[in-house]
This record gives sequence, C-alpha cells and structure tokens, in this order.
Amino acid sequence: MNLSLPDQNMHSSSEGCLDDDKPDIMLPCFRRNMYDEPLTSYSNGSIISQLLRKTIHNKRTLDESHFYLSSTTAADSGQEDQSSVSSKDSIAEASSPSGHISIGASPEGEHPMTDHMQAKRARVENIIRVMAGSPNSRQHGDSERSDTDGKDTREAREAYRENKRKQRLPQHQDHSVGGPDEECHKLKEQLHSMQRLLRQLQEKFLQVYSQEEPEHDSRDEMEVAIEHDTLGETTDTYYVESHNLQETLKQELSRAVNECVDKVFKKVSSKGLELSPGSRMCSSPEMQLSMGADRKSKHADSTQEQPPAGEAALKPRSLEYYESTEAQSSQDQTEALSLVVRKPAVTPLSSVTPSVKRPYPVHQTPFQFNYGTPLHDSQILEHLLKYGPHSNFGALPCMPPSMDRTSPDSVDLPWDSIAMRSKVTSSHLTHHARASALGAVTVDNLCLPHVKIECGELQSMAERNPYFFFCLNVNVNIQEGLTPSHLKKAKLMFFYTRYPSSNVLKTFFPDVKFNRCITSQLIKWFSNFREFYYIQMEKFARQAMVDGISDVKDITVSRDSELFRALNMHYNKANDFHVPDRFLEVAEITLHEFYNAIAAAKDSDPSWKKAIYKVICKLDSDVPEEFKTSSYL
DNA sequence: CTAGCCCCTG
DNA sequence: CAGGGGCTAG
Repeated sequence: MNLSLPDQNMHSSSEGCLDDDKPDIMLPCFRRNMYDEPLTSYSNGSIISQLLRKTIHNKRTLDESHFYLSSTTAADSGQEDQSSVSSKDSIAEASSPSGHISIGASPEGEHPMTDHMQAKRARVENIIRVMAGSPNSRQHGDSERSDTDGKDTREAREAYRENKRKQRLPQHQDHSVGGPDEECHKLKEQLHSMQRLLRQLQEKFLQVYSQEEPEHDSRDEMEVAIEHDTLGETTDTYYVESHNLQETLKQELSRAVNECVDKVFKKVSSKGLELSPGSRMCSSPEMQLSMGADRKSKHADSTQEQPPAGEAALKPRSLEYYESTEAQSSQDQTEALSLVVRKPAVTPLSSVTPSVKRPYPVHQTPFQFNYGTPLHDSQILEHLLKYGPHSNFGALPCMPPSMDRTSPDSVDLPWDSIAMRSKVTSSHLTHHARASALGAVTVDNLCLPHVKIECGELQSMAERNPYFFFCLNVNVNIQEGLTPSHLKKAKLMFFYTRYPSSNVLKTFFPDVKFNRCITSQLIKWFSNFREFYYIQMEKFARQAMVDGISDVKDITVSRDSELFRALNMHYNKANDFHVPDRFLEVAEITLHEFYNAIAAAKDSDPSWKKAIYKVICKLDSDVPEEFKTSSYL
C-alpha cells in the first residue's frame, strides 16, 4: 500500500490552532486535553454529569477497535455495518487531529438517543444538578479543531490560554503564602464532600435504572448497547459484572478518594505547602499513579544504558523545576513501594511491526492516536462498567492494538493493583526503555497547560481520582533509547529535512527521553544520512559526466531515476512512504550542484563540497505535523 | 568549552 | 550505522 502523506503545508490545523508560543514539547494529547477536557470546566455536578453522559453514549458507540472513530461513524457502524473494520485506513484518516473523536461532545452534537434514554439521562442529570447545585458548564470542551477553524477561533483560544496563564501565577503565590493548614483543611473537607456526593450519585443512579426497568433489572441500556457491539463476548458476563458495578464503584471510588486525600494531606503538611498542592501534584513526578503491570519485578532490560536517575525525562519548559524536584523525590523515597512501576515486558516496537504494518501515517494511525490519547473518565468508567473492576485494562479500546495482539498478558492490570502513589522515582518510570506499553509520563508536561493550580482545583483533580492520575500515566510511553522505529522515522524525516536542529528533533520525537547522548545520536543519524545522500549525489553527478551529459538541465531526478531508487531504498526501504515531491526537487538541485562543481573542476579543492552543503542546508522544509505524534508503529 | 558538522574507518 | 578525530562557530 502506498498512501501518500499530504504535502507539508497541508498539515492539519491542530498545530496552527494550538501552537503554543513556546516551541517546547507539548504532546498533542495534552493539547487536546487542554481544550476538550479542561479540568477547570468541571464543576462538582458537571463532571459527573459529563461522565454519565459520556459513558452512556460511549456504550452505544464505542467499538473496541474503533474508539477513535468519530462518534458519527461509530454510531452508524454500530447499528448497521459491523464489518467496518476493513475500512480502518480511511477511518484513521478521518480521525485526524482535526477530526478528533468527540467522545465528550456536547449533547447537542451527539447522535440522537431514543426518547427513553434521553428521559433517563435527563433524570439522572437532574438529580445530579440538584445534588450539586451547579449547572453543567462546559465552555471549552467542544473546541474541536478543524482546518476551517478561523483565525478568530484561534485567537480566542490563545486569549483563553493566555488568560489561564495569567490567572495561574498569582494564584500560586496566593496559595503559597496563605495558611497551609487552613488550606489543607479546606481541601480535605472538599474532598470528603465530593466523596459523599459520589456515593449519593451512585445510589441515585442505581435507583433510577432499577425503577425504569423493573423487569429487566440491571439490563440497562449499557448492556443493550453492548449487545450491539461486536466484541463477541457473552452479555452474561456484563450482566454479572454490572451487578458488581454499583458496589465496586462505591468502594473503589471511596477508597481512592480517601487515599488521595490522605496522601495529599500528608504530603502537603510535610512540605509545608511551599508550593500549592496542585502544583506539587502536577509538577513533580511524585504524584503519579502507578500500575503494577506484571509480576516480574526484575528489570527486563538491564542492559539498557541508564543515565543517572537525575536525568530529566523530557525537556519541557519546566525542566529546571522538574530536575530539581526529581532529585528531591528520589531522596524523599522513604516509603516502601508496594507497587513498583513496572512497565510490562512487551515486545519491542520494532518486532511488532509486521503485525501492525500499515502505510506510513497519513494522519495518525490508530496506534499513534492511541498513544496520544489520554484515557478519559468516561472510558475508564465505561471499561469498569463493561468488564467489571477486575478486568484487564489491556482490553481498553484506546490501548495500542499491538498490545492487545502481541502481548496478551502484558497489561495485566487487576483493579486492585491500581493505586494512588505519591512517590515514584524517575528511574522506575523510565527503566524499560523499550517497553511500548503503559509508560509513565512526566506529569508536569501534562499539567502545565490545563491545570489551574489552586486548592479548589485540587478538589477537582481529586474528584477525578484515581482516573485522573490513571489517565496521566497511560498517556505516553517515554522512550529512553532510540529504537529501530525511531531510526525509520528519522529516515523518513530526512525526506523533508537534511539538517534538522536538535530542537526539531526533540519536537518530533516526543516519545524519546532526550539527553545529550540521545540527541547526539539522532544528530549523528542525520549526519550519516547526509553522508550517504551526498555520496550518491557525487556518484551520479560523475556518472552524468561520464555519460557525456553536457547540460545540467538534462539531468533530472524523477521517481524512476536510478538515483531516486537508491535513495528511496536507503531511507524508505519498505517503500511504504510516499516521498514528497519536494525531495525530488532538492535531490535534483543537489545533483546539479555537484555536476556543476565537478564540471568546473572545483573538486580539486579539498573543501569543494562545503559550498554545496551550504546550498542544500537551506532547502530544508518543515516536517509534517504528523511526524510529531507518530512513533511509527 | 560545547555543539555540530565532516571525514574516515570498521 | 557507530566511533573517533579534526575543525569551526558561538
């Protein structure tokens, strides 16, 4: 298959719209989160309302392998054509960043439900509103991006973000100078009230559904929806699991919230709130949810080069802070870790390539999309609803397909093993460089853009716990070393840029933990690429001389050219990537340069190539946005 | 001094 | 493709 990448100026507008004024790494999923799921948009009532709505809706529309479909597509296929699996590629295109799934779409934008369901939902929501006394407000959640997004929208968004940024700073200070004890007390109270609210909600929820369908009991629409699914599993399982649900939900939520409160409280009081609690939770790697993934506690890949534990996992703008807190967190490791963060021993990316072989991402392959997409509350809840608390999260539809297919036991995450952790060292987080499954991500990256850090927000975060932190942790896998996949990607990037700056490299390898060594290795790769490139150019230029070509204009580079074949064989061996035309032009220019230089006998000068290099390095073009999010298989 | 590039070698 | 040396610009 030979899907062509769009021209480099055809990037989806996600970047254009979201481009931060800082060029630092910001993973697309986080950007998305910023607008689609702003934490700050959830009020007490609305978050639950959202969850319910989403959960119910998703139950209908979610296909296990197609969670990334637009809701429209999913709904359609869910009712009619279940064989839509075959259209994966086109779907993948449709789910480009701009056409993002609208799991959290506002009700108006959703598919029409049955009156029955709407009535039900209305009732539940009404109850929630009454309980919470808070209208559902989601101001920024529907900011889907599209190429047609006007400048106004963009500016509005910028303004919104800028506004948020401005809000944040003073609030930090306010709270850091405020009385820590008082704040903490307030916080704890809030969290507990939230907990109570949740319990009430669960009970009401149960009531509503059992009243509505006394005969069918708990065979609510979720199960009905499941019957429409193509999961091929018996509904009995769900039936039983759904019974468990109410109780388990209560227990787990309560436990998690309790844990969270305790941890936060403990932490805050021990630290004296030198930073606001929210910022500590977000900015340090300490507050990360860990998931005991497999039973092996031994490091699977002890041969991996291990930079010092103090190495930063990423180089976001908060690097300095991150590094300082990281070192601190290592020292602060006083508790016994019951659940060490273990990345599942998963087949390296490269080795799963054959099973998930796809044409090079035109936009985002499902795989990449999955990585870049946080688990939303609704998804977690839904999974819980569907499979019960003791199920395997590896079956989550947003998990990379490779995980499901190639390592069935790699994501064995019993519910009990999911726990809030307050202290996780970076070496734990990043140890298995090649593990492609559930990795950890530095939280500061996630939180910076969208967390309004204040005690009130901590409540919001805590009420989302453990899901919130769970979401953070499964977002992205940060690689410590460069994999063959990265090499392949780098080669493809070479079609666009021969002289990428280290900043560009960092931007386009967001899943790589950059350090000096990695950076220079990447640069070395491109140096090697150039070397091969120029050798070929010189070779073919001299060949042209030998062939008696007298006019440079007779020298062209087309896709049929031998030169192109040689280059393509080197950088695009699988030939599954459509080389941009621009590269052909650059190649032709380079060839001409060499030809002219040789014809002018400049090659007698030992540094005759330098002039050519100088020309060629100006011919770099932007690498398409798609490369930013793609780990390529 | 460091980063980055080039060249050469294996 | 990696290692290593030489060179240069900042």
